[in-house]
Parts: sequence; C-alpha cells; structure tokens
Amino acid sequence: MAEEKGSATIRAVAERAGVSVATVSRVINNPDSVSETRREKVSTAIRELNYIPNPVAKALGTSKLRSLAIVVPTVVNTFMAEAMGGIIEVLEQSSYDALLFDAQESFERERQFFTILPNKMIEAAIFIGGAGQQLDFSALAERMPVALIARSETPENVSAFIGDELQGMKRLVVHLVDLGHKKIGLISGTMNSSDGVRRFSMFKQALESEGLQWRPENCAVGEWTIEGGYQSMRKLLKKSNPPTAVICATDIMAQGALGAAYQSGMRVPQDVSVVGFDNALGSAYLVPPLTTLKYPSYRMGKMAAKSVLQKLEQHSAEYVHKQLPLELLTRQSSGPVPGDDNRADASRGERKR
Amino acid sequence: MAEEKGSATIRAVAERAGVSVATVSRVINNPDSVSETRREKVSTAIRELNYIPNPVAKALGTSKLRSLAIVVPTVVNTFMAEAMGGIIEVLEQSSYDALLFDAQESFERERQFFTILPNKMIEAAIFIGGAGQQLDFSALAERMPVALIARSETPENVSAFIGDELQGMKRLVVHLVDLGHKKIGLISGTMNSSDGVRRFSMFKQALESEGLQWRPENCAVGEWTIEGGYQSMRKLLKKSNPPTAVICATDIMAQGALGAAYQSGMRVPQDVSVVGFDNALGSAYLVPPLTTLKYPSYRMGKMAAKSVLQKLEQHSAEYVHKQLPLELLTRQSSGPVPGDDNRADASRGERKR
DNA sequence: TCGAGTTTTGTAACCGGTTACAAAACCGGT
DNA sequence: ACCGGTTTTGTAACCGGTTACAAAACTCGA
Repeated sequence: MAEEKGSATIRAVAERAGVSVATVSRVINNPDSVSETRREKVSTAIRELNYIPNPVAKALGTSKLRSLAIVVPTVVNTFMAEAMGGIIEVLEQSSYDALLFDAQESFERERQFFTILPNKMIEAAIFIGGAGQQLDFSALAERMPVALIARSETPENVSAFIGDELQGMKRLVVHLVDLGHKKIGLISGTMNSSDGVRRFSMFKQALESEGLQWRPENCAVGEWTIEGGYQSMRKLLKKSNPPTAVICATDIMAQGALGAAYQSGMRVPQDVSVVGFDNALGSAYLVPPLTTLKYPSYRMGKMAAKSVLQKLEQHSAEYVHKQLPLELLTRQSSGPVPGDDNRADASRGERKR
Repeated sequence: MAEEKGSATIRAVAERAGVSVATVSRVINNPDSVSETRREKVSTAIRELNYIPNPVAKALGTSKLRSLAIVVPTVVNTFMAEAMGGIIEVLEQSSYDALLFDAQESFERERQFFTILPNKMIEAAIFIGGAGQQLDFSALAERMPVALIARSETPENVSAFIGDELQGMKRLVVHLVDLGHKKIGLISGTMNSSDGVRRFSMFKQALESEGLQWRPENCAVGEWTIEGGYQSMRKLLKKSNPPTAVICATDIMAQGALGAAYQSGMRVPQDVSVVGFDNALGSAYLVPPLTTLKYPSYRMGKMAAKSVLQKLEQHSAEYVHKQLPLELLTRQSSGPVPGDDNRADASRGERKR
C-alpha cells in the first residue's frame, strides 16, 4: 500500500517504524549494525512510504554528491563519444553520475574547469583528449582523483591512459614502406597544440628509424576536423610532386583526406594511399575502408572510470599509468606505391621487416 | 590578500564582515535589498576569503541543484553527439550543468530513468532520439520540464522538436524519381521500435504519393548501426533484381550501405544510388559524398535547451512543439538510374515534378 | 521632537540527511 | 541476582546554506 510520491523524509519513516532517525539511517547505510527486528520494521516503513533518501541532503552531510566530471574538448567527435561510452558503461553499475563539461575547443575554457570543478562538489574528473596546451593536473588531483585519457601529461598523482603512439606511428610507416612508399606525407592538427607537436615529432622519428628523410613539403597542418583533413589533403595533392602515401593524425582527418582525394580525381589506394590513426567509429565502412591504428578509446574509457572509482572508494588505491599498444588494422585505403614493379611482392607482404 | 582555498563558509564571511549570515546571503542573491555600506563590506569579505557558496547546501535549502539530465539511447552516435553539443552550448551560459544518462540501447533502462531522475534533484530532462517504444512522458513532465528531440511522442506538457520526416521522405523519393528511379528500396531499423515503424510507413506514403508501388522485397531492416546498414545492403544487393536506389533511415546506416556496395563491386551512384537521412557529421566527406536530408540536430539541441531553461525560470512559459523542415542536400551518392536513356534529362532536372 | 510608515538587519528555524556520544539493552559467567 | 563487557539505540549537533518573522534603524511630515 504505497503512499504519495517518493518524497517522504527520514523522520517520517522513523516515526512510522517507531524508531529514531539514526536507526533508519543505519538500516540504509549499514544494516548489520541494526537488530533483526528493527531492521524489518524500518524496511517495511521505507517500502510503505516509498521512501528514497534525498541525495542532496546526504551529500551535505557527507560532502559526497556521487558525481564525477567528464571533460572533453568537444562532444561532437567519435573518439570522445567512444571514450565517454566506456566511462558511462562502468559508471552505470556504480552509484555515480556523470556531469558533462565541454570546453568547446577553447583552451581557456578547458583551464577554467580547473577552478570550477572543485566548487561543484564533484568527486572526480576524467579528461579526454583535448588538443590544447599542456595543463597542470596535479593541483586538481590534490582535491580529487583525476584520470587522463589520451593526453600526454602524466603527473604522478593522476591516472593516465594513452596509446603508444610512437610505436603506432612506426607501424604505420613500416606498413607503408613495406608497400614500397618512400614519399610519405603527414596531415596533422595545428602546431599550437601539444598534440600536434607530439604527432609531428613522432612522425619524424618514425621516418628516421626507417631510414627515410623527413620533408616539410610533404606535411600539412590544419584544424583537427574533417574539414581540416580535407583542406590539408588538397594542399598536398596540389604540389607538383605529392607524397604517394599520407598518414593522418586522426581518422576524422583521414576521412576528410579521402574526400579530398576523391574530389581531385585521385583513386585510393591506386593513386595515393591514406592511413588514419584511431579507428574511429565507421572507419571500417569508409570507401575505401581505412587502414588505421586501433586506438582503444572505449577500453580506455572503462579503465579510466574504474581507476577513479577505485581511488574513490579506497583512498590508498594506486595511480595507474598505462600505455596501450595500438594495433594496425590493414584495410583497403593503403596499397602498393603507384608504378612500383615490386607491387606484387609488396602486397604479398614478402618484403623484409 | 586571498586566503586558503575556496572553501570558506557563509558564517565565516558574515563574521569577517561584521554582519549576519542572512545579510551575506542577501548580498549574494538579492543585492538590492542591502544597504550600500554593508554590501560593500560583505563583498570585500567574500573576495578576501575567496568564498564560493556551496551549491549542495544551497540546493538543500531551495530544492534546486541547477542540473539537468540529457538522456540518450547511446552516446556513441553522431546524431546524439551533435544534439548534445547544441544543448551544452546553451547550458554553458546558464548556471546549469548537464548530467548524462545513457540507456545503452536498452529500452528497459530508458524507462528506468523515469523513476531515477526525479530522485536525483534534477530539474529538467532532455531526451534525444531513442529508437525504443513509445514512452509516457507526461507523468515525468509533471515533476519537471521535459523536452524531446527527434522523438515521435508529443504530449501537451512537454516541448518537442522533431524534423518533418514525412515531408523529408517525400523529398528524397521525388529526388530519386526525378533521376528516373522506379525501384526504390528502404533500409531501416528494427520494427520493434516506434522509429522503425514510423520511417517505414512514411516511406510507403511517400512512394504512393509519387504513384509508385511499395514492394516488401525492396526493404531490409536491421540494427540502427553502420553494421546494420551494411548487412541490409548486402541482403538487398544479393537479390536477383535489386532496387536501383536505396533510402537509408539514417546516415549512419547509409555509410554501412555504401561500404557494402563498395565491397560488392557496385559503384555508387553509377550502379546504385544511396541516400541517407540526417546529414551526420562527415556525410559530406564520404566517398561518394552522401545525398541526404539535413536534420538540424545541433539546432534542435539548442532549441530544446532553451525551452527547458525558459520553463525553469518562468513557470508559465509555453511548451514548444516544433517540426522543422528537412533540407535536401544533393551530393554525389545519388545519380540517374542505370541504363536510363533519359539520364541526361534527369540529371539536368528536366523531368516533371 | 515625536511617531507612523518604510526599509534594513538579525535571530533562529528549517531543508533532510549523518554521526559522535551517551544511554539503554543485552550477553554470558559466577 | 549481579556484574562487566558488548551490542544496539536514541539524542542532538552538524553539514552550509535560505528565509519567515520580528526587531532595529531609518524616513519624513506635523
């Protein structure tokens, strides 16, 4: 015989069950400390009154609102979406809710969150990507558990999950070299972001470790968007002697590059190979399907959520710093270098290395 | 000379300023009711102590936590992402935060939110899409302002924003008919969702209004995902006499269909035309660029957020029910029917209608 | 200068929980 | 039946704000 809406107070329950409010509170938070009989009575009263503890009142007492922040540079991006999906899947089985903060691609806003978050009674924060400058997370981490996904910073007092991008970049280069490519280009995001700089230097390293020369004219930078990839590819293709293969810093940008190639009448991979970087949702269904690195964003989301949750319930929990391998997914957007007689060799993967 | 961290209490401020807590509270919430002198003193104290009111304590007093829920069937989807982006952009300039709830494609979970939300001291809710069954929103709407984005339900006491899908579907059909197509297929999501049923019946209506016959063998249903679109397209293409043009219920599915066509060796649009439905992020950069309807998800997100915010600050605000036109974006994935001698005509758009 | 009317201020109760502390109830052993 | 020790229970203070109400401090005209 349920009554009213679910808005009874703990005092009402106490009265109905003929016990004190403290007892009711105990039944809810620590049942074992209450005698069988009373526990029964209280439970019944709770059910009858359809009582649900007010989370805000609870929070005021405990300073814990059971909510955690997800901070993204933009929500309109499949990488973010996947990582968020992972986080949320984990949260779903906890008592925590996720508050979403979107920096709207503004570095300034991103940094503002540092001062906003602690005042919202948020218990933990997970930052995903963000092509912005380096940020000092350790100050924030002193106030709450912090996890970083796909960011380059790794202070001691935060957990961080990132792909092994250098190794990934090397795989990509080796893959293209195996196909006979010598002139390999890069399409990346703007250089005023730490991410851009990072990918760039990794690209150089990877080329060098294959004994190739890095040439500025084979590189183009722009926005971290489809459109950015599109524009960069056009720029590259306009050159008199364009690269025969192009590595894009994200799949999103690779998609733009594919579009640009198509519109310039270049066939992929016959005329030019294009490879991406994070296996965005849908990359397998592009035309042609994109050769890329599988960046385990969903999995990292889960790991990050688990790590902060653990830290939350057990303050002594360890910080996790994990660098995950990136797996090469060979699909159709990469092929033998045009006009290479060894083509057959290459495609059979018979080259050395 | 700021002190400590931003965790002073209102009593501390009151003491420092030599006034009562009530006065401090007034300075913050209703400055005009306080005399010039005291207001000054209090403001200074606030600044000096770096005081920021505790939102939870405030919420306990006012029953308002200044947070609102975004409910999505899944967060890993560009349509959702864009709508969320719109919502968040609006929220950013308000004092509200967004809590994210992901039903994980489970109808059961989606419905659970109805009972969860009211108990979280959430002040409003925005539901985006959701290919689930019809839900009764009016009960929830009695407890808080509710806005619906791209859902078919339209109770009186909620605000709802949806594209004019029937008209959109007709445009698509007309476009294809203009290109000479007679055998037009549909790829849609499962029929146990209201969305699926809706798109399906609209498709029939649209065909009929063009004097075409609806044929079950030209239709395929599956998951509302890329993979679903891929599978459905394969099914369609395997038929002995497949449709010459296929309408997909979402761009996501269309992307899968494009992939399937490519892998079956069919050229788009030379061998088969494929069109989508919501101009997902990136559809313009697919190969070939996808002809589709621009579904203004970002804009709807903004509208929805504005409407609940308005309702929140002014209880008498009107509910908004808006049906937005869907604009046809003609790109390269649709072309004249194969082997049509009138091809030239059609592509010049000289056919009647 | 007084006092009615208006504005500003302070006191204290309240929102709905948690929890320290003390009191009450219970336990088994002599 | 009594005792010390353990477990269960209740009282009341507290978290950090808001706000009703009454008191205090200002108006300004007679």
